[in-house]
Amino acid sequence: MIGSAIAAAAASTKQRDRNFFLNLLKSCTNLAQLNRTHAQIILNGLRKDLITITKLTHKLFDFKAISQAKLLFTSLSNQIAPDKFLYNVLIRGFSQKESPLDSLSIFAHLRNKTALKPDNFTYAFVVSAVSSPGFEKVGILLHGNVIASGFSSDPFVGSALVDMYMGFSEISSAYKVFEKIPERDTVLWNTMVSGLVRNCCFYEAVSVFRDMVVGGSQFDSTTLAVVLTATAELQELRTGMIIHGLALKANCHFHDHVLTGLVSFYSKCGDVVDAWLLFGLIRKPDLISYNAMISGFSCNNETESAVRLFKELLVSGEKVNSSTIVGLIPVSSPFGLLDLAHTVLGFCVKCNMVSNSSVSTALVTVYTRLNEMESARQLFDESPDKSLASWNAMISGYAQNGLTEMAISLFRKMQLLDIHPNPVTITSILSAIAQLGAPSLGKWVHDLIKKENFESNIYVSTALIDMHAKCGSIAEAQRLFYAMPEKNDVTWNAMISGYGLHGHGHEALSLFHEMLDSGVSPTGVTFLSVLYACSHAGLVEEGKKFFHSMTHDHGFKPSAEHYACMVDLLGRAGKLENALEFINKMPIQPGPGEWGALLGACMIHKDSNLACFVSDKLFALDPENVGYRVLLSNIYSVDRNYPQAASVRQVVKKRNLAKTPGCTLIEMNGHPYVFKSSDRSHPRVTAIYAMLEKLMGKMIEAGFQTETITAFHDVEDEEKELMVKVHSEKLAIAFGLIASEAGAEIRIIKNLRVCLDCHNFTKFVSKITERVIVVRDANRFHHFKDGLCSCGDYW
DNA sequence: CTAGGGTTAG
Repeated sequence: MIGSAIAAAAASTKQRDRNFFLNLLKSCTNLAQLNRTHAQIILNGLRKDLITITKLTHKLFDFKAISQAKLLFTSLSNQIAPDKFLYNVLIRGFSQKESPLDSLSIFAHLRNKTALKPDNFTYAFVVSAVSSPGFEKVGILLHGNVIASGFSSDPFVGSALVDMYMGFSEISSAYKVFEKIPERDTVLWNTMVSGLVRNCCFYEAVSVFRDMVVGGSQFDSTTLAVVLTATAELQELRTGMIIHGLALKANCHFHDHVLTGLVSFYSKCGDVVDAWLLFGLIRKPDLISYNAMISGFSCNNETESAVRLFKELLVSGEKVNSSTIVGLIPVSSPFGLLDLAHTVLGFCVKCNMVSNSSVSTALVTVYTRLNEMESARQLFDESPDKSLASWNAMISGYAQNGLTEMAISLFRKMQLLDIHPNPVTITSILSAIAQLGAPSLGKWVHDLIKKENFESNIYVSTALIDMHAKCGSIAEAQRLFYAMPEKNDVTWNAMISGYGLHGHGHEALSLFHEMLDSGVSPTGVTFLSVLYACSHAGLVEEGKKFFHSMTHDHGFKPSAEHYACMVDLLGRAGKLENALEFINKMPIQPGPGEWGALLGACMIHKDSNLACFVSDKLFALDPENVGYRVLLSNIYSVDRNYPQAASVRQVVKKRNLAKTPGCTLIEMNGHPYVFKSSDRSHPRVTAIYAMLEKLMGKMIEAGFQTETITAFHDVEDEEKELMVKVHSEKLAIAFGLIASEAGAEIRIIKNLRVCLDCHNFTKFVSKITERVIVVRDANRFHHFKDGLCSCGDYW
C-alpha cells in the first residue's frame, strides 16, 4: 500500500504538498522506504522545508541511520537555520543511539551559537543523554541550568533528572529531585522504582511502590513488571503475590512484560512450576523472557530444563546476550557442567561474543565456579577490553578457589597498570589475604582502602574485620567492629566467628546478644558461628542451650552444618557417646559432616574402636575424600597401632588419592616465607635445622617423648620416612626464633590441622624460649604461652 | 485544516 503510494507520487508530475509527505514519512516502516521518500521530498522542492526535514530526521534516528542523520544535518545547517524542534530531535536521537557526546555538542551549539532558548523538551533529552556514570560533572551542571530556567518541577525534566542521578548511583540526590516535584505522574514513579532496582535497592523499590499505591497514584504494567523483579530479588513471597493480585485486578496480567516479571518472581521464590506455566502465557517471548526462565530453571537446580531452553533459544536463531550466560552460572556450579560451559563458550566464539566484556566476564565466572582456573585465566587474558568487572571476576575466582597467591599477584598487576579497584575488588582481595593470613599484605591493602576512601563501605569494612581476625589480630578486628557506624548481619557474623576462631566463646555469646539488641536479625551463619565458638571454647552446656534456643525461640530449622557443629561440640568435650546418640536422633539423614566431626573427636580422645565404626560410614559416603583416611591413620598412630596406620595410608596411595601437602607461612620483617615439609630451600637452612636439633635435644632432656620418636618400632621403611619428615610448622617456628628479637611474638599459619606432635613441640618451645607463639591452622587459632595452649588441647 | 519534538521500562 505504501509502496503504491510512493509509486503514485513518483509517477505524478503534480507537486505534492508538505502534508502529503508528512503522512508518507509517518507511514514508512523501513529505511529503504524512507530513502525513497527522501528522494521524492527533494524532487518536490521540499529539501529545505524545516518541518519536513525535522520529521525526516526523526525517522532516520528511528531506523538507527545515525550517520545519515548527521550528514543530513551538517549538509543543511548552513543553508537553513535549524529551529528548536530540529535541535531537540537531534539531541534526543543521539542520546538514544548512545552517543551522549554528540547530544552534548548539539546542546552546546544551541546555547552558544544561536539565540534559541532551550525548553523543557531540550532539557529532558539532554539530561537523559548524560545519565550514565562518567557524566556526573556535566549532569550536575545541567541540573543547575534546569533550575535557572525554571523547569525543575516539569514532570518530563524531573523524570529525566531522577533517572540521571539513578544512573550515577546518587540515590539520595534522586530522592531529593523526586520529592521536589509536586505533580508526580506514573512515569516519574516508575523512574524511581526502576532506578532503585537498577541500583539493587530492592527493598527501597518495593517501599516506593507501596507509597505510590497508598498515595493513590495510577500504576501501569511497567510499574508492576519492574517492582516484580525487586520482589524476585528479595524473595518477598507475600509482596510478590499481592502484586500479582494487583495485576489481575488492573487487567495487566497478560502484558508480556508483567508475565516476564512474574516468571522471575516465582522462579526466584522457588516456584519454578508456576513460573513455567506463566512463561507459556507470554505471547511473544523475547530474549528477556527466555533469560528470566533460563535463570529461573538454573537457580532451582533444574539443570536439564535450563539447558534445554538455552539450546532452544540457540537454534531459534535469537541472539543471546550476557544476561543469558550469567543466568546459566548457577547451573554450571554444583553440577560441574563443564560440557555446558564449553557449549556456551563455543557459541560465544561463533557469534563473536567472547570479545564482549560482559560475556567474557560471565564466562570467566562460569569457569572459576567450575574450578577450571586455567581456562578462566585464558579467557581473561584473551579478552581485549577488560572491564573492572572482569578483573573482579578473575580475582574473586582465585580467592574463592583458594589460589590466594594468584589473586594477590593479579591484583598487583592491576595496580601496576593503574587500574583503580572498587569495593568489590577490595573485598575479594581481603578474603584472599585472610585465607593466606599475611598481615603485612593486610596493612598494604588497608592503606589502599584509606587512599581510595572505601572505609565507609560496609562490605569493605566487614571484610577488613574478617581479615584482621583471620590474620591473628582479634583486637584490631574488635576495634574496627565497634568503630563501624552501621553493621549488617554479615558484619556481626564476621566478628562472632572471629571470636570463635580465637577460642573466645563467652565473647561470641555476649556479642550474639548485643546483635539481638541492635535489631539485626541473626541468620543461619550467625547460629553456626556461635555454636562453633562454644565448641572451640569447651562451652558444652552453653552450646546445648543455644542450639535449643535457636530452634525454639528463634524458629530456626538447623541445617546439616548446625548438626555437625553440635556433634563437634559434644565430641570435642569428650562426650563421644552423647555425640553418637545425637547423630542417631537427628531428624535428617546424617551426612559426612556429622560423621567427620565425630571422627575428629575420636582422634582427640584416642578412641580407635569408635573411629573404626565411624570411618566405615564415612568411606561409604565419600570414598574419594583423603582427609578422613589421613585422620584415621593418625588415630591408629596415636594409639601406637602403626601397622594399621600404615595400611590406611597404603589405601590412599594405591587408589591414587591425592593428599594436600602441608605448608606453613611465617612473616618476618614484612616478608612472607613459606615452608614445606622437610624444606631445605631457605637460605638460612643450616641455622634453622641447627636450632631445631637444639630444641629437640632440650625436649628429650626435659622428658618430653615425642610421638615420632616412640614410633620407630615395627614400622615399614616407607612409613618411617613419612614420620621422620619434619613438619613445616616446626621449620617455620625455628626460623622465627632465629630471625626475630628475643621475646617477640611468633605468628605462623598452617594450611592443615596441626598434628599432635607439633602441638606438643610448640607448647614446649613456648615455655623454654618464653615466647608467645600464635598458630593458625585449618580450623582455628592456637595461642601458645608458658607451655600451654589456648585451645586446651582440644582442636 | 499552521503541521515537526517528550521522560521511565520486564
